[in-house]
Amino acid sequence: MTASRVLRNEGGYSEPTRAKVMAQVDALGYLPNRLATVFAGDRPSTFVGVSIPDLGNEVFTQVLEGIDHKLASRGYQTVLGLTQHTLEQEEAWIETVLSWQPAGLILTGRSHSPRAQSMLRSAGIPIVEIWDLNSSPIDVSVGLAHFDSGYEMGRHLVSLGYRRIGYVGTSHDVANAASRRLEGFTKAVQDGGGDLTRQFCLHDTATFYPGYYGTEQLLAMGARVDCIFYQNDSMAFGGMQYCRRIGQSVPDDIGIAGWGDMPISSVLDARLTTIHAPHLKLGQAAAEAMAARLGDEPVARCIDVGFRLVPGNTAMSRP
Amino acid sequence: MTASRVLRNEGGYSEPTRAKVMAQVDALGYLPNRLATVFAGDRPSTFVGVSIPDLGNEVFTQVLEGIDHKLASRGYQTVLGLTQHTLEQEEAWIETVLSWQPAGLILTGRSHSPRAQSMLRSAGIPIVEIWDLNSSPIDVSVGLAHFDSGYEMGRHLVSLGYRRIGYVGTSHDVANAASRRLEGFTKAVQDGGGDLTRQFCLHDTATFYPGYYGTEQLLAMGARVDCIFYQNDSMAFGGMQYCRRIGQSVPDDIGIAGWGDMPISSVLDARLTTIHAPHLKLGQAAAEAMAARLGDEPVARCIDVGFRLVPGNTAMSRP
DNA sequence: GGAAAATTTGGTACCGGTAACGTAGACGTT
DNA sequence: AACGTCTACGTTACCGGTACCAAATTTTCC
Repeated sequence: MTASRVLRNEGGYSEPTRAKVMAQVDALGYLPNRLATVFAGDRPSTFVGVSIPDLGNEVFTQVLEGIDHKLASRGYQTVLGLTQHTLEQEEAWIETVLSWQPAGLILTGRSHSPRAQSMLRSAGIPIVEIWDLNSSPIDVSVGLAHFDSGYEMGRHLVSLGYRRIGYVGTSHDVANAASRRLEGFTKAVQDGGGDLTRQFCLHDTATFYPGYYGTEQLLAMGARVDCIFYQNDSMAFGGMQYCRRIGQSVPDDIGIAGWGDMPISSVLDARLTTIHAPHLKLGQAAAEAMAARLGDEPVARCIDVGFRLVPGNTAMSRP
Repeated sequence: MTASRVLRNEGGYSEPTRAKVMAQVDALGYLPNRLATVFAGDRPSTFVGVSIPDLGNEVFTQVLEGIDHKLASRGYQTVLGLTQHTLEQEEAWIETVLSWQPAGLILTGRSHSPRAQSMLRSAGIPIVEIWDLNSSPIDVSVGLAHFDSGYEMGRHLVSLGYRRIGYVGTSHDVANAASRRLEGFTKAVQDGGGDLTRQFCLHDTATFYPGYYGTEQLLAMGARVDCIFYQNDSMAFGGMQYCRRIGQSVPDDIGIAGWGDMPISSVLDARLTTIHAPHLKLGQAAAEAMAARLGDEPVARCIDVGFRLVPGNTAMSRP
C-alpha cells in the first residue's frame, strides 16, 4: 500500500520510505500492471479505440496521425481498427475493443450497424464520430460537410463552362463520405444543366493507379467528357497522367479536379484544382474533443473543421 | 462459474442451462470484460503493440496495413505507437504499452535505448523487430538488408556511367535504415570511383516537397551532379518535378533514382529507377512471425523478405 | 434396485492495484 | 499528565473472470 502511494506520488509517506521503494523498483525492474488499476474500476483506462477504413488512402493516414499525436501527448494510447469500409468489420471491431474497457472511441463515418449503435450507446464512454459532419451524432461529431464540398466543386466546374462532366471514384457504397461528395457534386451539375458520367473502380483503394485505369475506362465508355472530378487527389493525379499519355492536354482538352489537397499537390507543375480539407487538423480536433470529453470539459456536439475550394489551374475557364 | 463456461464454449454444461445463460446475456446486453481475463493471468492478452516512426511516410503505412490485416485475422488488436524517429519516444511508448500486458511487440528499427532493451528482454513476450534485417535480434527480426540495397543501387548507377552523384534524404540519424542504405550507397560510389554530395532536409518527413526543395538546395550548393539518389520514391518524384521545372531533362541531363517502388510509380510516364521493397509483404511476414511465436510454433530468428532493383528509365546509360 | 461412474452445477480463492479505514507514534496544547 | 491532532504506514476488501475442487444430479451397468 505504501509502495502504491509512492508510485502514484499521492503523498502520505516519508522521504526515507520513498527512497527505499524506488530502490526496490529499480532493483526489480518493476513495471506496474495498468490492467489491475483499470480492472479495479477506480479510474478509466487510457486506451482510445480509433477506427478508420484503410491506410492505403492518404487522407485517413493524415487523420490518424493527427489523432495519435494529440492523444499521445495527453497520455492516451491508440488502438487501431481498420474496417475496410464495411460495417460488419466495424461492428466486430467495436465489440472486441469495448471488451477491453477503452476510455473512448473515435470512429470514421456516421453510419454503423444497428448492433454497433446499441453497443456504442450503452457503453457509457465518449464516442467521437469523424469525417462526415453529423448533426445528430451518438455523442460528438467532428468533420466537414462532404455534400457541400462536392456541391461547391460542381458549381465551380459548371461556372467555368464545363458541361460534359465525368466522375471517377472507387466505391458505390451509399454510406460513405465520398458518396456524399458525389451526391452534392451531382446536384450541382444538374442544377447547372450539365451531364454527369460516373465510373467506379470497385474493389480497389483510392490511389494513383485506380485513378489512371478508371479514367481509361471512363473514356472508353464513349462519353466525350470535357472535365473529370475524382474521389481524391491521388486518383486525380493518376487520371491526369493517363490523359497526358493519350495526348490530351490538361486543362485545354480536359479539365481535372481532385479532392483533399494532398501533399503531392505541392510539387506538381500545375496547381491541381481541388478542395482543401484539413486532414491533420481534423484528426487533432477529434482527439482534442475526445480528451475534453474524457476530462469532463464541455464540448460542442458538432465541430465543423471546414473546407476550401482551391481553383488551381487544371480546370480553367472554357471559351 | 457456469455462465463463464457457457460463454467460453468450454463444455460441461447442459443445453437448457446454456439457453438460460444466453437469454440473460441478450437481455442484459452483457459484454465480457477481457481485462479481467487477462488480469487473472490465465491467458495472454490479444494486444500487440506496433511502433512505427510516422505515418507521413507511405512505406510505413503499407507495413502497418500489412501487419494489422494479418493480426486482425488472427484475432489480435493493434496498439499503435508513433515514435517520430526518436529512441526517447520509443522508450516511453514501450514502457506504457508493456504496462498493459501486451501479447507481443512489433518494433520498427533495430536500435533501442538501453533501458528499452532491458525492458524488452525482461518482458518475456515475443518481440519482432522489423525493417532493417538484424542478425542478432532480441527475439525475431523481419526485414531486408538496407545496406545491401543501397550498395546495389550505387553499383547500378556507377555501372551506367554516373560519377558525380547526389543524395537527398531527410535525416542524418545514424541509427535508421535510410542511413544504412546511404552507407551502402556511399561505399558503392566510392568503390566505383565516383563523387557523392549529400543533402539532408532535417525536421521533415520523407515526402514529395522535401524531395523538391532538397534538390533545389543540393543544386544550389554548386555541386554539378549528373544523378541523384533519393531516400524514397516520393522524394524522388518531388526532385524529378524540380529538375523538370528548371529545364533539366530526366534522364538526359540528370538521372533520378528512388527507393521503395511506391504506388505512384505505376502512373508515371517514366518508369522510376528504384529498389522494389515488399512493404505489405514485410508487414504480413512480421505479423505472421508474431502469430507463430504467440502460438508456440517454430519461427526463424531472421526472416529476409528481400528487395529487387528496378532499372527503370529515369537513370540510363551515359555516353 | 443400488452402487459406481459420468455429468452438471456451485463455492472458494486468486490475479495486482487501490479505496476506505484502522492504528501506532510524534508532537503540541492546556 | 491527559488529551487532541497530525503523519506514516498497515489491513482488509473489492473489481470480474476462471482454475480448482467439492457437491449435487443424472446416467450407466450389473
